[in-house]
Amino acid sequence: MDSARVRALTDAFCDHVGRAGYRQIVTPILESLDVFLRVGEGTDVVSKEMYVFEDRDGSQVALRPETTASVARAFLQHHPLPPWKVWYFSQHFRHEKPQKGRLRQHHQLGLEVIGVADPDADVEMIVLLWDFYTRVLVLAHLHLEITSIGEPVSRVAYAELLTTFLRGVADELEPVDAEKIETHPLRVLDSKSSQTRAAIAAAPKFADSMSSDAVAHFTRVRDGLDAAGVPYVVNDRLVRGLDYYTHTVFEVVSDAIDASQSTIGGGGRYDGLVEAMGGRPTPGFGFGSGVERVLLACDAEDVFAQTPPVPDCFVVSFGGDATDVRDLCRELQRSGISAERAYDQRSPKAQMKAADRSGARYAVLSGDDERAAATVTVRDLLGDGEQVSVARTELIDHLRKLL
RNA sequence: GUGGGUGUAGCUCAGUUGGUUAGAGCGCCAGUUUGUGGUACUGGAGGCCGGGGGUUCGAGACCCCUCACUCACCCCA
Repeated sequence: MDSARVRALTDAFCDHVGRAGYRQIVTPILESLDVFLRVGEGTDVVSKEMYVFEDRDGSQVALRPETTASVARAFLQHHPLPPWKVWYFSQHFRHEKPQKGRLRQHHQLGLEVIGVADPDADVEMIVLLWDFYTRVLVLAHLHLEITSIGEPVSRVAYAELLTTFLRGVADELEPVDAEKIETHPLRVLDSKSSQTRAAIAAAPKFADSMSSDAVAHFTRVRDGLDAAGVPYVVNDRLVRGLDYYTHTVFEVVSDAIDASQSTIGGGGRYDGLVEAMGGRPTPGFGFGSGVERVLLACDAEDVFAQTPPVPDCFVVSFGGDATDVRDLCRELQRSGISAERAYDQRSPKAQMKAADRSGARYAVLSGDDERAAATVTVRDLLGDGEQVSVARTELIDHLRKLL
């Protein structure tokens, strides 16, 4: 992973969400296992893919597979005043078989707001993410999918309804999907198989099982997105990988990524999470965006390229006592001018070659003649090699004018 | 977890049905230019041929095991 690019991405994200009042939170990489168990034992992420170890005292600890649970834990521990708005840049660990866009250690930039039930929060965060992708990164080939999964009670009732339906068409499903009927019926809806999709075309829709409150919430969210001019498609078959979601869930997919793992961001509302972890009922909303996948999307669209840094000047020293290269570099660096050098007292030619390779705009040359006259020679490396002699004491000022 | 592909020089890759000291391009180092880059020419360094075991007179090539990378399924960011 290109770390300079990740740094630039993170800085841009910090600026962007900082203007909306989100402050960074750093949570532990290692957490007690039960922090994650309480948020989704029924999910692959938690039950199959977590790196779990026994600690020295015999307790179980895990490398975090995601960050929302840690944020909820931190909320319970420190009791910040709601609305608590935080962003994070976290590495996550999942023991999966790696492929393009899916790594065992990946990074996410994410946002969480805890203590707000207002659908405006849903809208604000989705818009923030959409604007980050489309305005800050200037990605163009994206689409936003959104749906509501309502409250847990109606969700459970719907799951039963759906299971009954699926049992009736089990024979027509792709075998791998048929196996999910009893364990993850909702996941069958999200199948990539055309055979399965055809068989479930007439499946009951959750929209028909939603409470009036859930409908009202979702309507407010859609109205907000419409007003903000954010395009979206309602995908009532959208399924999230973590159990704690309620009401609004969404996903942003890149249409430019040439791989099967093309979801670059996703999230939703999790009104039951804080309570499930032992706190008072507290609403929340958040999303995570996969850094590696976002960069894949940027590559595919040829945007957000970062050019490697180049030094302002390269100091070349030769002759009898070439140790002044050390002093020159430090002097320049202390004045805010980036300066690099070669080592091992290499030949003038070799040093010049290194200067060229560094991409520096200027070479600062010092040899016996310069030292005797208390001057240095400044050579323009990008033009046709014009050289000027400058008094040693004037070097900093001279370079500042040039740069 | 299930399948497919690939591992040879720093990088990208050749290596003929198993046969002698394993090659190329680029890059790197040096020289042509005793204090000057980008071009050109000349020379040079650099490889437990991913690891282990086996077959064979002989293995980079064949067989088995293993590891890593990679693509898809699954899953997800």
